[in-house]
Amino acid sequence: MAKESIYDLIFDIARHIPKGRVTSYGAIAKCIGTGASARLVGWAMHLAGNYPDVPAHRVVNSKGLLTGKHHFGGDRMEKLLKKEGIKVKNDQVQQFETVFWDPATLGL
DNA sequence: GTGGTGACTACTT
DNA sequence: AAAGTAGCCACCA
Repeated sequence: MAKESIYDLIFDIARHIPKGRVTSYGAIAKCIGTGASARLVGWAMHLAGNYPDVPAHRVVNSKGLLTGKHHFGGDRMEKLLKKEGIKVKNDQVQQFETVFWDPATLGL
């Protein structure tokens, strides 16, 4: 049985992000219940490095900006997003509202 | 047990 | 409108 820490929840949500879609830290934060601590989500993504199943590259900030791409290893995040079919320009997701995926879609 | 940090968000000036 | 500050929670040393 998993401890189901808040990170596990975040990872679980991130893992359920459909291909070609992205989500924001605040959306996940709210979904897990923290709501006010979007920072934890960002931190969780840091730990996500240990979780290859967690597409942290699909998680961006509220503006659709690839804030964490620097931690991914340069343009790796942008490249991955483009590979997924997401248009990224200047570290910003194009059609962000179109590719935006809400964790509530899971059927919360 | 305490202190510092972190890939954010929202409000205020 | 833009810029700055404050708030928040959990992990690591």
